Amino acid sequence: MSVTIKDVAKKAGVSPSTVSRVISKHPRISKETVERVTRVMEELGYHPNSLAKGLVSKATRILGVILPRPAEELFQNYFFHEVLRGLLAQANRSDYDILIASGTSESDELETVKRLVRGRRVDGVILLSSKMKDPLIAFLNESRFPFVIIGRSQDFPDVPTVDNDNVQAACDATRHLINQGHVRIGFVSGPRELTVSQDRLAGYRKALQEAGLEVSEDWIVEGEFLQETGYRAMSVLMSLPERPTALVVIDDIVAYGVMHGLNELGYSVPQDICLVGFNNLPMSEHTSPPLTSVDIGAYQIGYMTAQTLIKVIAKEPLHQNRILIPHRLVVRGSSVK
Amino acid sequence: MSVTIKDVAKKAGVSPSTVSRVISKHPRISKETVERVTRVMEELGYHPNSLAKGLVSKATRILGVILPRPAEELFQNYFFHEVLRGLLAQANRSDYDILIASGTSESDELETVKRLVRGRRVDGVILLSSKMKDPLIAFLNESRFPFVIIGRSQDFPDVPTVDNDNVQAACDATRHLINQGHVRIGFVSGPRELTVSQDRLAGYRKALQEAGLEVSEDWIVEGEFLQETGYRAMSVLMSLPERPTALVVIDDIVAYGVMHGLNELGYSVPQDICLVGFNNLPMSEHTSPPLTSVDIGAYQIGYMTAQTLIKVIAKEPLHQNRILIPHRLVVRGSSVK
DNA sequence: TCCCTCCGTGCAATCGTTACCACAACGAAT
DNA sequence: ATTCGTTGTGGTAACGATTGCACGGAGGGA
Repeated sequence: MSVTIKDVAKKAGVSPSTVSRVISKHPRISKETVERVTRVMEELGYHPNSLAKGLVSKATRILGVILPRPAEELFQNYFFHEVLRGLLAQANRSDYDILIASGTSESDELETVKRLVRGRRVDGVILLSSKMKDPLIAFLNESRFPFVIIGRSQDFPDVPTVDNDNVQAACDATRHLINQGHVRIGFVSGPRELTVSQDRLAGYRKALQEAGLEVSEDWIVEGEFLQETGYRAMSVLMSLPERPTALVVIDDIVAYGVMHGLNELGYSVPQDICLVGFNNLPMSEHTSPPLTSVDIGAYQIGYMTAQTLIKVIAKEPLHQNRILIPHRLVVRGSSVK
Repeated sequence: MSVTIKDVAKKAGVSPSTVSRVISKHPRISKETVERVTRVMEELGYHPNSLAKGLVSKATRILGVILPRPAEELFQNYFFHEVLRGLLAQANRSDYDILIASGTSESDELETVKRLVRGRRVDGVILLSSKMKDPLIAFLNESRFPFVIIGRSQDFPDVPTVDNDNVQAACDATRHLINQGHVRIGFVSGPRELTVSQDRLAGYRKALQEAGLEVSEDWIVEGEFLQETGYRAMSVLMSLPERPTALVVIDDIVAYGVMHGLNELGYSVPQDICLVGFNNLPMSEHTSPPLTSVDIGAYQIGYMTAQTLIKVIAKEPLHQNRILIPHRLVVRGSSVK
C-alpha cells in the first residue's frame, strides 16, 4: 500500500483537506501548518496519486503523440528523434508527460485516438504525420479536443499546426545554387503525395522562375526517402543529353545516395555537380565533401508544438494558427567550388 | 461533458454495475443484456474513463520508459528508435500505452521516476540507459516496483534485464575477420566506462586469444560514438609502424568515419583494410563498399523488454532474469576481398 | 408443495483527491 | 457589548469506475 493524503493528514494532525491545500499552495494556510505538513510529506515520501487527482480535476497532464504508421516511419528517424526531444523538453518544463501511441492500420489508429481521447487518457494530442490523417483530424476537430498537427493540413485550415516553411526553405536552397552561378539545377523529390515534397518542389520552381531560369521537367526526379532513390536519380540525371550542374535534394539521406553514385561514376562534388540537401543530419558534417543542407529545426518544431498544445489545453488564445519554425541554410563543401 | 457508464446504464435500462460487468465480460450476464448494452455503448461512443478505472483497479496500463539523458542520447538515435518500435508493438498488443520521460540531471531523473512510481502514473518502468543508473535501480528495487533494464547492470544481478550478448557478438565479428585470414586486427572502442564498450572489447580479446593471435594495445583506440572518432582512430592506427589489416569498430557510425578517412588517404576497403561494425544501420547497406555489421536486433530488444515487464507486472514468474537477444552478423563488402 | 440452488441484476461502499460550505476564533468597527 | 469580516481549518460530497453482498425469481429434487 502506498502512502495517501490521509496518512499525511493523520501524521501531521490535520485534515486531508488541509494537506490538499498545502499541496496546491492555497493562500489561507498558516505558515506553521505548511511547514509541518511539508515535512511529513517528505518523511513519508508522499507523492499525490495522479489517477485520483486526474479524476476530480479532469486532467491527466499527459500529452499524447500519435506516431506515423510503420510504413512511413523509416525516413522519419532523425526528424522524429529531434521532434521528440523538443516535445519532451517543453512538456517537462510545464509538468506534462508524453505518451506515445501508434496504430498499425488506419482504422486501428482512429480507434486508438478515440480511446485516448474519450477515455480521458491524455489532455491533448499531437499528430506527427507525413501523410494526411483526415479521419483523425476530422474526429478531433468534431470532438473539440485539444490537438496540434506537426506538418500541414490543407483540408482543415483552422486547426493549429507547427511546421517549417518548406516552400521558402527550398527557395532559399535553390537561390543559393543560383548565386553560385548555376543555371541548370535539378530536383530530387520524395513521394509526390507528401506535402513536404510538393512544398519543396514549389519553392524550387519559385526560385528558378524568379531568376528567370528554365525549369525542365526532365530534371525533376521522384523517389522515396532512401539512399537508393538518390543513387537511381543520379544515374537518370547524369545520362541526360543536357544535364544539370547542381541538384536540390529532398533529404540528406537521399543526397548521400547521389554522392555515392557520383563517386562511383567518377564525378566529383562540388566540381562536377553541386548538392544541397534537407534536414542537416549529423552525418552531413562528415561526408566528403561535407553536405550543404537546410536545417529545418526539428527540435524547435517539437518544442513549439508542445508549447502550442499546452496553450490550447489551457484555452489561451493563439495569435496564429499556423506556426512556422525558421530554417537555416548550412553551407558546406558540397555546394561551393 | 463526456459520456459515462451511468449514461449508458440509463439508456440501456440497466444499472451501472451491469454495464461494468458487460465491459469486463462477466460470465453471469444474460446474452440479451450484453447485446443491448454493447449496442448502446457504440451508439453513445462510450469509452471507459481510464482515470476512474485506474483508481479502483490500481493499474494504469501504462509502461514508463526512462530515456538516457541528453548527453548520452546522440549515439542512441537509431538504436532508440528501433527499441521504441519494439516496445510499442508489444505494449499495444497487450493493451498498454507507453509514456516516455527523461530527466536533465541525475537527481532530476530520480525525482521524475519517484513521481511516476509513487504517483502511480505507470505500472512499470523500463530503464533505457547506457550509463549505469544506480540510484534509480536502487530506488526501484527497494520499492519493489516492476521494472526492467535494457542493457546490463553488474551491481544488481537479480533485476530483470534484456540485452544482447555483446561479448559474443564482438567475438563473432572478430572471428569472421580471423577466418578471412587476418592476423593483425584492431579495435575502435566507445567510451571505456560504458559496458557496451567493455563487453565488445572483451569479445574481441577472447576471439583473438582463442585463435592464438597477438593482442596489441596499440591497436585499441578509444573514442565516442561519432564519425570523428573513426576518423581520428584511423589516422592513429594507420601511422603505426606495424598496422592492423582489419578493424572491429564499436558502431557503424564510427566505421563510416574510418571509411571516410581511409578514402581520403587513398586506402581502399576491403583491399587494404577490412571493417566490421555494429548495429547494422540502414545506411550500411549503401556505403561503398557496403559495411559488414552485427545486427543486434534492437527491435526485438524492445519487444522482449515490454513482454518481460508485462510479465513482471502480472507477477508471472520469469524463467530467466537476464534475457539475451540473438545477434546476426551481416557480411557485406567491407570485410571480404 | 417446500426448500435449495443458481442465475441475473441492483445497491452501496470504495479508490485518493479536490472543492464547496460551514464554522470557530479573533480582532476591529460601531 | 454586539456585529462584522477575516483567517485557518474540518466535514462532506463529488469525480467515474469496480466489486462484494444481497435479493428476487426460476427450476429441480424430495
